[in-house]
Amino acid sequence: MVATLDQHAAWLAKSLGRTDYLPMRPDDAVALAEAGVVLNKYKGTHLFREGDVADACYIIEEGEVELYRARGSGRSVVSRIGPGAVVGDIAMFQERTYLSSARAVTGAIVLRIEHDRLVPLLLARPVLAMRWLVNGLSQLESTQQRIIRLMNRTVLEQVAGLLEDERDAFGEVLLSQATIAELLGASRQSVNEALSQLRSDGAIDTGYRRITVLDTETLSLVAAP
Amino acid sequence: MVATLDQHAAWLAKSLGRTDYLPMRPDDAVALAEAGVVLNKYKGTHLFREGDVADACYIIEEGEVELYRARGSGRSVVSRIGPGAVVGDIAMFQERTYLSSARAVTGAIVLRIEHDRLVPLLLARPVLAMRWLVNGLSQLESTQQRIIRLMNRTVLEQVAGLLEDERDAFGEVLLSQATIAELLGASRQSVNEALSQLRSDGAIDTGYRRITVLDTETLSLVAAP
DNA sequence: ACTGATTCGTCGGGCACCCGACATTCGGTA
DNA sequence: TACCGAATGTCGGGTGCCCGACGAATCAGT
Repeated sequence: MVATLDQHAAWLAKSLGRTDYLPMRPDDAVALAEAGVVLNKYKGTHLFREGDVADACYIIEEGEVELYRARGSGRSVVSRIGPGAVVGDIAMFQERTYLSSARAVTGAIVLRIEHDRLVPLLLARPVLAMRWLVNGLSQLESTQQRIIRLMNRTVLEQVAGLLEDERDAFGEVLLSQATIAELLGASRQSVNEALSQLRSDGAIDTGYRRITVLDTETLSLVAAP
Repeated sequence: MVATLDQHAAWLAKSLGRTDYLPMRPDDAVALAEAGVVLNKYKGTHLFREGDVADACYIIEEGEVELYRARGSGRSVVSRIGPGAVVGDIAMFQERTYLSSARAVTGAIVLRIEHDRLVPLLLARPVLAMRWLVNGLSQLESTQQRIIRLMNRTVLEQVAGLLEDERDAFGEVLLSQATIAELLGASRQSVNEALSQLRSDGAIDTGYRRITVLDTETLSLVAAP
C-alpha cells in the first residue's frame, strides 16, 4: 500500500499533538509532510544510533520503536513509543549527538525530517510549533508516569500497572515476558512470578507472547496500593 | 531586591530554552515577561496541587521546586527542578488537571503565566514557541536520564551518579541524606551506607547536609560500571 | 510431521535492600 | 550556654529480587 502525500498530511493533522484549540490547517499539514521523507523501516533496523550526529528527527506513523541506551554488556530501555510519537528531536534541536539508539521492534513507517528543513518551517508556522510542543510534553508526561511506576514498587505492582497502560481495546497485551521485564528493568523470572500471581487471582490470562486482561478492577487494585 | 520588568525579560532571554540558532529579540522577552506575574513563594508553599484545574504554568527564576505525587501514605518525588525550568505546562496545554503537586523546597521566585495569555503569545511569536519547545525537551531528556539512573542499578551506583549530576562548582552537594533517598526512591539507611562506602574510598567527604566531591574519577567509575 | 529457535514455567542459592529501632552529632534559638 | 529538633551513623531481622539452570511448551520453516 502506497500512501499519497495528502494521506500522510491528513494523518499528521489528526495525530501530532492534537488539541482542540490548535486546529492544523491543511496547508500546515502538507508543508510538514513535504518537509520529510517517508521511510519504511524493517523489523530490527535502526533509525539512529547513540552517538550519531543528530541532523534529523523521526515521526512514527506505524509500528513500534524502542529507545534504548547501551550499558556495559546489556542495555536499558528508555522508552517504547508508537504512532504519533517523535524521536530524536531533543538531540536535534540542541545540535548534539543522539544520546540513545532507536530501533524498530516491528516493521515501521516513519517520517524523517531534517533539522534545516524543520526549524524554518516551525518558525514560519506557529501552529506547527505549538503542536510539536504539545506532542513533546505528552511524551514528558508519560516518561514521568514511568518514573512513578518504577519507584518504590514491587515487580508485582509494576507489572499490574504496565498491563493497565499497555492493554489494547480487547484487553490484550502482545509482549513477551522478557520484553516486559526489559521495560520495567526487572528480571524475566520475577515478571513470570508476578504474572502467575495475577493469573491465580483471576485478573489475567496468559499465553504465548500474549496476556489477556480479564478483571480490570482487581488489576488496578494491585497496581495502586 | 526588586527586579524590574526589563531584568526579568533579560533573564528569560538568557535562560529559557537557550539555543544559538534561536536568538530571542528584546521585544519577545518583554512580551513574555509582561504576560506573567512574578510571585515570591516562601519555603514549603505550593505552586499548585495534584488535581487542581491547570489554568496556568510557572517558570522558575530562583530557588528549587519539587514535583511530587501522593502515593498511599507517602509520596513519590517525580523531579526536582531549578531556575529556567517550567512546570505545569503539560497539564495546562492539554487543558486538564495537574497530575502532580509542585512545592517550593527553598524560597523561590517564579513567573506565573496563564493559559489564555500564553497561547496567543506563542502563536504570535514563533521564536518563543520554539524556545519553549526546546526547554520542554530538555526536561524530557533529563527525565529519561533519570530513568536510566533508576533502572538496574544498586543504590551505591545511583548515589554516585546523583552526586556527579548535582554537584555545584565547588564540588558540593547541599542535600540531606533523606532528600537524596527520596530522589532515588531508596531508603535513607541505604543511602547512608553508600555514602560511607564512597567516603572510605576517598571519593567524597560528608558533613551535615553537605557532601563534598573529592575524587571525580573514582566517583564516575563507581557510577557507570 | 520433524526440527530448531524462541518463549514459558519453575526451582534454589545468595544478597542487596527495606524496615524498625536507637544512640550520637549538629545547628539554630532563646 | 543550654536546649531541642533535625540529621547522621549503625545494628540486626526479614524479604523481594537477581542469577543460573533446566525442562516443557509453543511457534515457524522445511
